[in-house]
Amino acid sequence: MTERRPRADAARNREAVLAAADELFASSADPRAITMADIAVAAGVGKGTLFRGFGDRTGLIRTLYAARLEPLRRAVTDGPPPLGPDTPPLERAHALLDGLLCFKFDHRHLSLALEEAAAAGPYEAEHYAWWHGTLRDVLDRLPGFAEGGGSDFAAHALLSAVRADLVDHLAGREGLDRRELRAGLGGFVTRVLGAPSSADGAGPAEDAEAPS
Amino acid sequence: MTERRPRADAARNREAVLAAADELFASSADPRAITMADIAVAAGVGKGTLFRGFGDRTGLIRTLYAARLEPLRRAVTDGPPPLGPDTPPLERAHALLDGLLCFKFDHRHLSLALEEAAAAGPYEAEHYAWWHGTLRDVLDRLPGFAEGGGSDFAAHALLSAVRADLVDHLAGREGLDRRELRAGLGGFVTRVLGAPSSADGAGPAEDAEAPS
DNA sequence: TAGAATGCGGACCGACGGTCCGTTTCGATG
DNA sequence: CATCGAAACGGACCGTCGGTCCGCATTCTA
Repeated sequence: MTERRPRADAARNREAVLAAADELFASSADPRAITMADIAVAAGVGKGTLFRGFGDRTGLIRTLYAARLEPLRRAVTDGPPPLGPDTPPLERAHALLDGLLCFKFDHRHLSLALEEAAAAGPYEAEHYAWWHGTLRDVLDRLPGFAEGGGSDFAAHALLSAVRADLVDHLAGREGLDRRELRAGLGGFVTRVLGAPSSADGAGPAEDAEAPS
Repeated sequence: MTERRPRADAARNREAVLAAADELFASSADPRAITMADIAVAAGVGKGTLFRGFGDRTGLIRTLYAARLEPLRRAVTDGPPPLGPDTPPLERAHALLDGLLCFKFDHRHLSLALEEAAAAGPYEAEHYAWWHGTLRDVLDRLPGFAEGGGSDFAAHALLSAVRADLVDHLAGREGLDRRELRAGLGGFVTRVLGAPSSADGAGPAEDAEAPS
């Protein structure tokens, strides 16, 4: 338990690296074009600093992703409806997937970098296990999933519908905007789970967080 | 129009390379561990031959994948029900996804290699556009999709449920077998589209093709 | 069988992720 | 403020991999 505060320059460099990496990934369509040396130069540090601070490329991307995701994660674990735990299951399932879609859209290059950094897709990252567990638990509270099982696979399948490369493909290659994407996903989720009681008229309007 | 037959040794080498690559990918859990040099050695040819014949690593994997997929593709375009074009839409949608799942399961390492070879997931490969178009057309014949649209996104979402890395994760990390996977997918598809009229009692039994 | 065209193959190259270690900077201490 | 040990720095360096190149071998054609 001998916790030791990190040195001031170390903390400063860590932030500089995360900021530089965020900037670089956001500005490039292909995450593989961003090299560790690029990030080091942009952050004004040596390459060794990157690897000492984050282990390897995957570790750096995961750390950055986790930092950006944190607000959404807290909104899900502690926040008010429709994301928080006090929401009726059907509405919460919709909100979870919509929130995640928005996040992936707003940080789509970073998300893309994360998913292709890992060896076998995103499935070995801690984030994924958490999302899957959370969504499965919500589905289990739904009448349709009462006891027949299937919630485990359904959670995987629903999460796969918001995979970063799919979002990037639809947003980039096919030119869909945020609104169309959310409408498409919302329609699909409704098909799978049913319509949330509050959803009528126009599409959802929550979570208007801007990229910057 | 001056078609020229390839030289005999070239054709032989081409087959040797495809066979060697198939073998190597099938026997390794991580496709990235298979290098082009490995394949060249296993096939008994020089590295130059690989690149002349297939362009680059992605081209080789795509060619191999397309060759293995060909039977299924023909069954969908020309074959008898439940895969062929003369099948009622609801049953055909189920059969398409089940067939694709089985293929991905039986060739999961190769499929994994394909999906992580491309820059932005599988979405830029011709295969994907074909599957998506086919499935979308089938969905459009379904009452529920009559005119409301949504079939485009739904086709993407359903296909994402059989992505190679998800199949690999469920089969490998979670230890599900073919039967369980098919049951899970079948249940999900039923949730989205409804149950096919022929499905009752035990799960589907079609497409029992063995890996070797 | 001779000559041209086609394909072969492995030495070679540039780039990238990751390591190593001499040097610099921090901050606790008297 | 001066001193000193520890912590962090940074860029030269390394191994590997995808991809290229060109002198040589093999195959087809006449």
